[in-house]
Amino acid sequence: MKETALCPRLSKAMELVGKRWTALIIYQLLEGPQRFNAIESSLPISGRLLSERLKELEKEGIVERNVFSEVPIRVEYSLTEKGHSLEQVVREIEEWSKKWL
Amino acid sequence: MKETALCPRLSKAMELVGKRWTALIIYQLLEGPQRFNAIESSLPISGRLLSERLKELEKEGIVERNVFSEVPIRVEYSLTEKGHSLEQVVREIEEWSKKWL
DNA sequence: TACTTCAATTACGAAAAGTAAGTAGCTTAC
DNA sequence: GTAAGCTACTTACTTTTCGTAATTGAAGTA
Repeated sequence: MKETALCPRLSKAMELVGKRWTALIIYQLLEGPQRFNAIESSLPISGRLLSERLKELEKEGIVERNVFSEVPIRVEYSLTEKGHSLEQVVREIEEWSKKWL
Repeated sequence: MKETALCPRLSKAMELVGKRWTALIIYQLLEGPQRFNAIESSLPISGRLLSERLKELEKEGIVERNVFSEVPIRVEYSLTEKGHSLEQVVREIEEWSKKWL
């Protein structure tokens, strides 16, 4: 990949928000903590990729993973403060889609 | 791909804005009409993909293509009204990146 | 004719995404 | 006690997209 004069923070933000499924996963989690299967059902994403994305988002400090040792096991994902801070971004996209699509 | 209960407009918007390079191309064009080489130089994107993305954005009515038959040829790309309406989205991402990255 | 510039386009290997089947841990059913 | 079910992944494999580099085409210039 070539060099760029682009602001690296913006660039990084675009990589995150722009990565496939990321924004939609955050959009789902804005409704509150949700478990793996719930997210998987709410989006046309495969378990394989959802697992991958959640790990990335956890690593970025955007999503938190909580395991409840019930039967059967329950794993809930929720937004951290950093994750919630993306609400405005997602809402703007939502607004735009209502006006223009 | 599976079925989804997701709003199709939001879904479409995410596909657009979320597609790699799309938001960054729009970000560049917010500064005014620019020619192919200028966009290519401002981003770490290859000509192959830039060409592909610009065609998609033109098809979506977000970007306009203007050819000037000068020597050498000049092709300028600019945002349509629909394209400009994405400014808020891009600015929100920019703001977020400043605060959190 | 050979050479230059710009805006693409093509060819091809590499990376990411999509699909589907399998795994692991624990419980209830038979 | 083993078979079946539930949940949350994981693995194996195919298809699509991306990245790099070389090439094309049009139009003028040396």
